[in-house]
Amino acid sequence: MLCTAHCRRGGGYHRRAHQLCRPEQYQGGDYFKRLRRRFDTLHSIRRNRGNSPLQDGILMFLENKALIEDVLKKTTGLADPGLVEGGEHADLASTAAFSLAKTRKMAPAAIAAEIAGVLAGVPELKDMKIEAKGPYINFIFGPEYISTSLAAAVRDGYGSLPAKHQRTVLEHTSANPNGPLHVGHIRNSIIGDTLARCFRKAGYRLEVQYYVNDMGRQIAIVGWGYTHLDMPAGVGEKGDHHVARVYIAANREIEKNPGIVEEVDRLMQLVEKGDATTVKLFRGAVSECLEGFKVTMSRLNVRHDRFVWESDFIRNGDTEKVLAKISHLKEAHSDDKFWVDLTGAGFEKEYVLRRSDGTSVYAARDLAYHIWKGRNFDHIIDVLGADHKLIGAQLIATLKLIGEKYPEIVHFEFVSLPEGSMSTRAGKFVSADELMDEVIKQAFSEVTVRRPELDEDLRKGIARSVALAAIRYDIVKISPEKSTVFDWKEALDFERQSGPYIQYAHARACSILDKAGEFEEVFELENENEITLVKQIAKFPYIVDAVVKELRPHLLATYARELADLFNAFYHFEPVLKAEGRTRQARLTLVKATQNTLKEVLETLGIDAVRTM
RNA sequence: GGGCUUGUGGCUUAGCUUGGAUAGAGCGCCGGGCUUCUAACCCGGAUGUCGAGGGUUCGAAUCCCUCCAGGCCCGCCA
Repeated sequence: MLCTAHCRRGGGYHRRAHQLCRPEQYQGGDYFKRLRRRFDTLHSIRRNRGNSPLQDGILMFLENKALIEDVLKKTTGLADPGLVEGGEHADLASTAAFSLAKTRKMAPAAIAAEIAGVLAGVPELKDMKIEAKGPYINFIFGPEYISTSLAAAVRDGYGSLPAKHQRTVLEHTSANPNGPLHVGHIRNSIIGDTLARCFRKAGYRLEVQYYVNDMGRQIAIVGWGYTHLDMPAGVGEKGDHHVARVYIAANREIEKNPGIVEEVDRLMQLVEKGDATTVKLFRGAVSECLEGFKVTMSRLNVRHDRFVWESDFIRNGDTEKVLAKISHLKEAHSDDKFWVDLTGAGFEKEYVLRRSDGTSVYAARDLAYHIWKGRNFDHIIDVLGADHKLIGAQLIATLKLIGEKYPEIVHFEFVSLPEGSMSTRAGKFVSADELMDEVIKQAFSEVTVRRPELDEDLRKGIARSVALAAIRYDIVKISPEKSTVFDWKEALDFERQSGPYIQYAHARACSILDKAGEFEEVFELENENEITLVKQIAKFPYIVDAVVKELRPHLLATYARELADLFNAFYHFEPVLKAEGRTRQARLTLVKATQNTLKEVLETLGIDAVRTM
């Protein structure tokens, strides 16, 4: 088979979703156990905060958690004090009493009561209500927590974590430039872009890169098509769609006449040698496609800082250098081809880096690329399709052998169509552009029904924002290790557990604030709906931290939905504008805090926080 | 065949790395709510052998083993 439509950083033509592949992974499968928290946020928070007092309570949930953990460890002598989410019972809870029951030969409930009694006297915990409920020790945060959280949440940029000095490079999308981005590729883009936004929110210095595969077989096929098929771009046709037409047609020709494969091979050799005409041919086709990608990604609010071209690592000699370095390893073997024996790392297959005809393979250039990244950045993160799990692990193993930095890889599973796998080569895919167009159309008609009084341009603008929200949220809300089947009905649904649902909560809050006019902020809340809401607001920085630590952007999606849910409940039961005195002021403050948090969350999700819809 | 991975109500899905209090949510279904801050909303109801079976544990959707089913990878492609 000539070309299996493997997009390097796969978008997907299969089913199945994603997973997280850490360097420690691969053999064993129990890599989760070995997961290391590389970004020790808490330490850096403390470092950065220095002597300054708890200035704005920005990180109070995180700090309260750490504080309770510390105190519990000292009180119980346990290495793991069993701190868990308190659910409906509390903000946090400890199950330490269970662990102590055997050694102390006491009933868990009695132990819990005893510990709770001790903790109640600890000065640092004076703002918390600490009580034993059966075997559980419950921690319920008090008024000071609520007011400092509320005060923090009304400020600009709420949720940002202290700046860190480490530099991180994050690569995502990197689809082969042989046709438009489709609904599989943009899973990569959206996971990657959301992660990037979270890293920046978490204070990291970040560069986002797109690795351009400009010397693959697919591109050679496109190049062959350019020179042998008379298929100019149509009027107004986007470059990426044009390239796809040529690619599909060229593949049909190859099916009819397999002899063409030799011509394609020749083009690949020429481009590696640096033959000027062929290089120009490839570069032209790739650029045309890339221009189309950029338009699509910009519509999706996805941005790269740098496009790195694969062929540059041939031209600048880096590929040769890494091959030379590897050749000194005892694992290196040179027969007619050049390969590395990775059996020591658990891989049986020969890891081939140079063909017998002397040309390099993809893996060799990828090594050169990663070495370059490792020498310019402290952390490397790649977002790759699940089809790259093996090659990613081999890459990591080899980088370890030569003592270079290796990436953390976020894998995501594939998006398929109801009728089966997507395939650029076969022309079987739903392009991201088509998806955008359809969703915008649907959004426009919804806006028009709901807000007929708004002028058309305004409705169009809202429709674009709503469509973007629907698409990005639909994708990011699913955990990456889950495969999905693309569904038009779901894509066009703007209710509940959707991006527009969250935008709507934000717009409602804006509407109240617009009507309220000036008011004095009051940071005291009393009833349950208010307190539940502010406690959710207070968790935002903690969620940002969790996303970058665990590389799981869908946590933010879940958080956003829960925040909108709680605001809607508050909205429904607690009148704001009609309330009076301090209650009105306090509720307005809470609405402002919610609005501000929703805005920050939406922006971190790459979604427009529209003020009206 | 080997490695990796997924399996939670009719459908979609959270929770699983760090085991704990009656497994959360949306769609769909049934019943309510717009003279009241935007109904892209809210409230109530029905719906679950957490793929199956073992094991560890005071306690398992979560950890371990076996099995079943789907998927991905296993190229001198990228």
